[in-house]
Amino acid sequence: MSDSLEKWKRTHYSKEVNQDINGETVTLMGWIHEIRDLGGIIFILLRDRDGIIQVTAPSKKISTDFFKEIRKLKKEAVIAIKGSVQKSSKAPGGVEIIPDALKLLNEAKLPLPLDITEKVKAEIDTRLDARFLDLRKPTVSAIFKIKSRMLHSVRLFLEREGFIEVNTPKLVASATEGGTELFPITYFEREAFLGQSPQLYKQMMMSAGFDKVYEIAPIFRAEEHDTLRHLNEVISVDIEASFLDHEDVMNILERLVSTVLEEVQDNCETELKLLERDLFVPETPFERIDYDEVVDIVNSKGTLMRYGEDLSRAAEKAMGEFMDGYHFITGWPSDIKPFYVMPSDENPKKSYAFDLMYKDLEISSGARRVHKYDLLVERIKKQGLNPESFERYLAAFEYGIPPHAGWGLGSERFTMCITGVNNIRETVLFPRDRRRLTP
RNA sequence: GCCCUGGUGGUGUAGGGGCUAUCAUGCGGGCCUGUCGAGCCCGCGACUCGGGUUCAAAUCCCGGCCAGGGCGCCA
Repeated sequence: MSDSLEKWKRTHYSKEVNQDINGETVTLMGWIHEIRDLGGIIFILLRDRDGIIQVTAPSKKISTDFFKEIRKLKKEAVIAIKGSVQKSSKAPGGVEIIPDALKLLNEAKLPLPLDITEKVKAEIDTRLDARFLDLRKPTVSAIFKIKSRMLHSVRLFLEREGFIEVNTPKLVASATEGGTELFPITYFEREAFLGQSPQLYKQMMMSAGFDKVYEIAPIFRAEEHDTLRHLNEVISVDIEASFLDHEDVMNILERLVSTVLEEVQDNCETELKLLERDLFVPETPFERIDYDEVVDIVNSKGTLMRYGEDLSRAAEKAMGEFMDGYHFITGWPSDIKPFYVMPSDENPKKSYAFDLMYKDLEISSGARRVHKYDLLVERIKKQGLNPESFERYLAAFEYGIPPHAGWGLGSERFTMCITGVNNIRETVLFPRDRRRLTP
């Protein structure tokens, strides 16, 4: 029994083994998920990326030496198995592999730090400490297969809509957008920061004449939050589009959400089933509720909310009970939105900003942007910031920038909506939160 | 950062001033030819750390660290 692949090549994944190839010789590679040694017959559950297949070794059908080799195998060892596909009503899934040859490619240290078969559940902290093992669980990897498909669908959709993918810097100089929530780093002899949003760069691309851009990239926030919905490093899906207003980009967003959900539903059947998740594809347009109305609804539910405040957690929950699917909150007060958000023409106290909510979770926020230099400077000052710190950014507004609008969508929060997991840490391979910086 | 609750074998738990510290899973050994949460027998393995109270602390008290839940923060 060799520990080297030599000339062996995988011919099938477990999910490709079915009754149609009964009698064929196949080579499978993966991990030993479980072993059931009944004495005269040994069952090995072989797990690969796409599923689990049973390898059945009856002592009567194989040589004594080979049978002894199989008996020595341990959990989570990496093996390659060459064998024939055998139709059997007694096998899970109706097929099993009768082995002819085996390679033990690597062994696993025992006992394992957590139970991959999930007979005994582990806590999230234990799981994240041994994340590479945790990710071997089919229910855990399913979340990432769905996230992958979601991001793929997002790209397909935005490309169809005429967006150009861009990459903007994550090492930035300015802490003036609100200082405390940026992570400071050493940049040679200077101080720099990790970018909290591609916002200003996206807008500069509007001045550059790219018309429609998107970026899917990490953003970093140094807030000390410690909740099931926040992380300090997440992947943001950001778009910005010229000659469009807030209504136009809301329309793009709702069609994107609906299209992505449909494509995930069509392409991730196995994963959704593993997660026991019934997806529904929402109709567009999504319902829009004005901020004024939100204040009334929240107060009518017995939760205090003053006009001009952002939604507290209690207010979000009250709204989540009132509106259970995807919906927009529009008409936000200008004062609680960033300086680059365009105030409303009719009533400058209100703005053209919107949030996309799923139940009580905010998954995206966007707006029509200020594209006039003077107004932008005025709003920067009004929010207590220094226009000089934005010099390089503001220059883009002095040489002809079109009216534009955009949004940012939290990819992890969107993944939570799709998969139904309630802890955002579940949606990141190696999450970064207040306490966790490893692995 | 605040409030509440907790930290017991590798994992998940029961217990709660003195007795061999409970159970499941796991791991090691044995039996077993259709398992699919396999079964049966034998064995192994634990009280978060520091200080205090006490004849005696895993248990009570104080503090640290960490976790779970809730909140705050989230231009």
